[in-house]
Amino acid sequence: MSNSTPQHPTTINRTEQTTDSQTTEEQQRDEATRCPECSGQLVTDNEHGETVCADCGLVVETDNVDHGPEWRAFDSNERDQKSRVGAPTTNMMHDKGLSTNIGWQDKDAYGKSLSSNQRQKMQRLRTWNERFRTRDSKERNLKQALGEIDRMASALGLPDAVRETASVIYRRALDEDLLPGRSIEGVSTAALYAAARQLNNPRSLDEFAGVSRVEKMEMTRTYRYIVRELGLEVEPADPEQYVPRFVSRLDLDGEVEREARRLLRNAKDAAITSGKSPVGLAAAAVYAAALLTNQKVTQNQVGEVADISEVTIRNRYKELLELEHEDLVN
DNA sequence: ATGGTTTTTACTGCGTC
DNA sequence: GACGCGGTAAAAACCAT
Repeated sequence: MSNSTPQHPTTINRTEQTTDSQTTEEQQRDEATRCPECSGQLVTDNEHGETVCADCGLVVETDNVDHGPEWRAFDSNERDQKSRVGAPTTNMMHDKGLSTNIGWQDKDAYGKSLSSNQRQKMQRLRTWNERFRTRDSKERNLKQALGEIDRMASALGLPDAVRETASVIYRRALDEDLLPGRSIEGVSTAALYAAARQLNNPRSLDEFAGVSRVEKMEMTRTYRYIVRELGLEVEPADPEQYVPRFVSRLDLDGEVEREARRLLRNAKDAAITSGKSPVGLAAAAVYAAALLTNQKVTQNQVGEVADISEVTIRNRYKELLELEHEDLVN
């Protein structure tokens, strides 16, 4: 980490087409890594627990906390031997990644190769171990569901945290015997949908319908069912959470996003949002914001990316702009 | 099942490029 | 004439009861 050559500040290859918000963020980040005396680049020296300036040598910080292991290893072999932790557990694997695995190398504990007799025995053990590991029907069920969740999450570009949560929800549904009578795909989809909303990363039902093997009707039915049975707390989706995605898909800039958020917050205060579809609201706000910042998008384009009819956009954005007028009057 | 609300579909007229 | 936009009526979808 500290042995690489110090990075001197350069401004040569920084492109100028970045937006305001980005440059200010960058400046703030730079501020933290710059020497207060000569504004040279700061370097962390983990060996001595100090942060020093690479140019003038000023020690800016002492007694840094070393988060690394307390032992030292000089090659990968030694690292394996001295390390006392294994892989993290994860809910994304049906047994949380904790089950026994029999190594594939035909070596004994001392690293010596096994006799052909022993090798065959090990092969049989591996086979059986694998069978026992997934023997239970529930476990098999879970394995399939988690595969399904993973597939859909990838297709929708949902982060790992959402998959984890979806896995937990599915596991609970399984434990409470909510599965009989319902398809694995249906419950998987519902779990992922719920997880996405809980973690403020909502995708619309239509988007799910696009990647799930299940009909929309079954999806909603199953979703409602598991939410009720599991007592999940799912907040109504906040329109603002759709804004960034719509903005980026329409190639609009940050100004539009800020404006759209402001409009939505106004609308929320004026309580004209209840009962209306959050997606439609978000789409209308994006359209209105683009209009207010003189950037051209058509209602059609917005409707396209949001999967919302133009009429709905019209109705919503009319309301949003009316609010705007009232604010100007007052 | 039913009624009330919201969204969608389909159609129309207006103005602009 | 195609396109974007605004409006309307009727159908469809949704939701709570």
